[in-house]
Amino acid sequence: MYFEIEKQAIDSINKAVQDFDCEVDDNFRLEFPPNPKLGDLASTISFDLAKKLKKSPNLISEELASKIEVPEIFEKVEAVGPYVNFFINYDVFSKELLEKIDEMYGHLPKIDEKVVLEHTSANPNGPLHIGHVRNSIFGDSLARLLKLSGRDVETQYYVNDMGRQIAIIVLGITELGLKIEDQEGDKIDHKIGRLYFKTNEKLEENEELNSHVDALIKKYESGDDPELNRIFEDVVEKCLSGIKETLQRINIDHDSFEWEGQFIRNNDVWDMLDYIEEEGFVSKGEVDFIDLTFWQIEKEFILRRSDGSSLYSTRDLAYHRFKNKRGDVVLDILGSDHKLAAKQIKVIFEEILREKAPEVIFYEFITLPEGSMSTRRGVFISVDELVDEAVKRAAAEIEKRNPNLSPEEVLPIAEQIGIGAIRFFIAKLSPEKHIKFKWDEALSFERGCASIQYAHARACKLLKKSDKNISELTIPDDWVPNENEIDLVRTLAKFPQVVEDSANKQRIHNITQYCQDLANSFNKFYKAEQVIGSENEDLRLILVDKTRIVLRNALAILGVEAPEKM
RNA sequence: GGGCCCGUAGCCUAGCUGGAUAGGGCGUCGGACUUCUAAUCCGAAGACCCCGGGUUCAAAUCCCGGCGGGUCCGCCA
Repeated sequence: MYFEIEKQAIDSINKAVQDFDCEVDDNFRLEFPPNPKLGDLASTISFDLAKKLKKSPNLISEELASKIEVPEIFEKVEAVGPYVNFFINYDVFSKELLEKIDEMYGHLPKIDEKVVLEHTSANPNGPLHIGHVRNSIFGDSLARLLKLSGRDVETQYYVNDMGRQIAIIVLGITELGLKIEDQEGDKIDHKIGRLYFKTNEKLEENEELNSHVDALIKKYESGDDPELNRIFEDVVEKCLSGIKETLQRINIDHDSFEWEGQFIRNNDVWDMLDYIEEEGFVSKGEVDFIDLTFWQIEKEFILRRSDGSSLYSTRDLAYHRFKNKRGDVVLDILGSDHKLAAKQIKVIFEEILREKAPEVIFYEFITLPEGSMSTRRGVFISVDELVDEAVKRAAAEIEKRNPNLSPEEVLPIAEQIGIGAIRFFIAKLSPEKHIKFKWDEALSFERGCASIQYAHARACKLLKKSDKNISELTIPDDWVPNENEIDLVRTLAKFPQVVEDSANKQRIHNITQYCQDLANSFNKFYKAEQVIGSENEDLRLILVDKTRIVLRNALAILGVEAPEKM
């Protein structure tokens, strides 16, 4: 609906521009003015025309506005300074829009594009901590957004089973006699994290053990010892099961888990290495490496250790070739500490392997007030702790407001609110901002996510209270919406545009702002206008129902559930 | 030392391919619950957009130089 009237406006501008005897790009979009008093849609075309015609944009806008044949859905077109602004006729538009909004509102037409999106991919050497969760939440929300925008999306978790970290854990088990089940912690991934921490302590006391770790890495890579393979795989499986449980609780799942070991076992890594060597890019010293100085990268890219084994980076190359075969766009979500590595990979793909390089979205770290987190040092706040605390606080809040609810009723709502608060807190910040984690900022129930969920619950409550069947109601033709109704309709109308915009920019924080705006519009409407019992009851019920749908669909992009009561 | 990112009201933040009075939120102050649940609403105060230059009709936005914070520069991942 929004796109249709935008097109009408653009066509009317292009038609009027023909009178100007001036070539100008007719493929442009409109924007939202900063304030609805200035109009509903704005064109900046006068800036382009001004350069070519050497006249002031304000004059051009005046002239243009007077020449535009105003399409019926608009009330008027005005020059506001250098802008040409369109004012929607809400007497006509409101009814049309509401009739168009259904459960699928916001789902954009299919785009022929397959995206392989890798996110989280935390090492299976301990539980997910609040540093990892930024990757997960951003990645999952982006996947949801891209799907909504019509793309085909496959999410992957890259499982690092061959890294030094896992070998350290295996060392703890096979040589130091540590057992996973003896470690402290409620969940298996926490137990493994403890074991990893303890083994690292031993490693610091006795540096000789490092050579044992090297040997384990080499042996697992060779695959010759079935018993050892089983131990490695067992550790990874177990840790991963704990991680999956955590992710599932915060509404995140992956389409596939790709073990890095597969690229060794199926020879992809070695075939690729042969190819790079044949092309003459491999330099040999104590290690095999690619010299990238020609492409202004000082740091060489190492392909093999001196003992002949591969590295994470080597296997990652093979993994990215694998992803390239599976999608048109390969998207990685990575911490900004991977920037150099990503730059190297880009050059290797484009210049040496001659394939498309992955697109990478970087995020800055979440640190604790006392410093950065580390699984190795055992310094971190786990996602499980964070979620438990959030749910606990949400439950207390619900009980305070609804003393008559039973614990069985409180718990599921507390989960929705607690998890919503966490996901919203992460999603609302642009990824390049560094976060210093503070409990009270992360778990706010005033405004933030809870107030949006509350708006949804209010809408549900109202619909439930009415004994009418919403699907049978109709909007009268002579409905003249008042200010609060117009404001709500305007916000509802923007949703598809917000989805399209955010998906193109690969940004999710715009969605959080939209959720906030819509909740604000609805709460204002709710406060000011009687629904049940008013003479406009039917159409207001419809308006409430449509708002409910859009709130739910918008929150769904963020992986946040919309409770029906709270 | 070099590379990259960030620096917007007391606090968190949007805007950064230059263009409308810099948009939200928290907190503060004042008002609104016998009303479809106040996790709400209405109103107010609060910004040398880190500093200094430059480009431009126009700079929070682009360029140069500082300052402050983060991060990378491992035969770790």
